[in-house]
Amino acid sequence: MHDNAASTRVAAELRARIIDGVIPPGTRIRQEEIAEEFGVSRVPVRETLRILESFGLVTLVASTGAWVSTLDFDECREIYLMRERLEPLLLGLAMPTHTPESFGEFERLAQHVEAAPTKAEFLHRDRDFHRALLAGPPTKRLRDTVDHLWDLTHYYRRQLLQPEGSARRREDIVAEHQMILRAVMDGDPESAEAALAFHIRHTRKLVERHPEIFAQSCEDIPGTLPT
Amino acid sequence: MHDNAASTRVAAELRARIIDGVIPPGTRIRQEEIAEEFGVSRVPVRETLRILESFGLVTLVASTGAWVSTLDFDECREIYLMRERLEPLLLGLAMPTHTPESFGEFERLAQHVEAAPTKAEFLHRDRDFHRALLAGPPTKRLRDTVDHLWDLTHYYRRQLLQPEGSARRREDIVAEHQMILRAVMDGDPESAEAALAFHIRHTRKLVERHPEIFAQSCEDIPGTLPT
DNA sequence: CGATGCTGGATTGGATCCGATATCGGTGAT
DNA sequence: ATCACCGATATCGGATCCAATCCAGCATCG
Repeated sequence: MHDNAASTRVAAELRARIIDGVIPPGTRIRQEEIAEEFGVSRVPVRETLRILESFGLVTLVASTGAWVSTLDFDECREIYLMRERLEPLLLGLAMPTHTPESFGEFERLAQHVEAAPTKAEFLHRDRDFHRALLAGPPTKRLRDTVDHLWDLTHYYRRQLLQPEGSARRREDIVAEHQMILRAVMDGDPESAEAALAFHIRHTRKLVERHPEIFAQSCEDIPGTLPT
Repeated sequence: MHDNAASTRVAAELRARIIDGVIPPGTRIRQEEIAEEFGVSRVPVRETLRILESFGLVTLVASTGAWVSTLDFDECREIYLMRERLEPLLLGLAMPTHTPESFGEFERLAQHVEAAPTKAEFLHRDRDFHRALLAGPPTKRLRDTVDHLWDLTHYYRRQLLQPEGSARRREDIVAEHQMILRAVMDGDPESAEAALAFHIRHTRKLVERHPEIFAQSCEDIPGTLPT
């Protein structure tokens, strides 16, 4: 009984490409191209674009076109601030649903993060770890919101692992995961929430030290009228 | 250069009707009806429904239909928990942008709330007051998220003012607004955030004392298969 | 030489038409 | 009498066609 509609299928695939950086921020999206590639007409593609626009992944300009949304420095910071508040909340709601079996799974995922061979793989496994921690309670809106916030920053998170010193950053992340995990396994929600907030805050601080990530590189972004 | 597309026009109008309760939760939405009423074809209506679905206002079932989303007790509670975390954050970001002139506007809006003649008017003015407090910083995602959370609960907020004791509730709200306002005008962000969190939390507690609001009244809601 | 106005092509937005699917009522068998 | 099966109809999802809009390049003029 799943939604097999073309618009949601295309939306899911486009989302994946956007957050993986296959279609980088600022790229124009032409309806016809997408339609042809997926073997559908432009009608479901337009629904797709409306969906992605609602999530903030795509920016539509009336009668003009669609672009993969770009984040500037302040927007990215804003999203991290939101995550700092929302994810601890979700973790607090999730913890009562965790069991000793899930603890084992968490540890496995944490080690999986540590052993990631590539940066892209590291990012995916990191997200898997976080998703597992926050799984459990049927809080649809909260989880969806958190997911969307991750989506919006995923591209820039990869950029953040590019520069030198990323090895050090990886170590920090792994260590912070251990701190969160220990609090979770101790059944101590307050510590777990604090550790998670610290973890996100730490990443935000890193973002704030690397504003060069947000240099406008791609061509014509609408909304930039040079006088 | 505004988006004058039919889909966004229709989406805005449908949103207004849904949150005002003109189309109550659980009602089925037929594409043809909407299309005919707005003088458009079903294509932009379908885009509209996808948009509203992304915001959680409408629930789509593949090849079956669209319904105005209903909230159950837990979902409503969840949304209030999110607001408790997000709105203080936004207030903290907004306060540095406030000026003595905005203070005057806040006081005017607060009195406007107190003087509301009807329950519906009270709700709208209450929202205007909150929106004004949170206005200022160009934090699009955060503000949009907060707006959507208000949208999702607006209908049930009205239900909450129906039962006896709502006069007492109104007095509480007005008093809490004064507390928030005083902290804001004192330029004390921590107190302001705490007062706002308390205000939202207070409303959540009220919701939790009135689970009867969420009794499934409307007919066929999909997803409920009675074995 | 630079600025401005115009025109053709590309692209989006919308309407109509067609096929697919679910729902609902009726019919028959147990 | 109840349940299973089955067809008619309403409704949805998608494709194709047409109109409206925007953009780029070129010509024209100051």
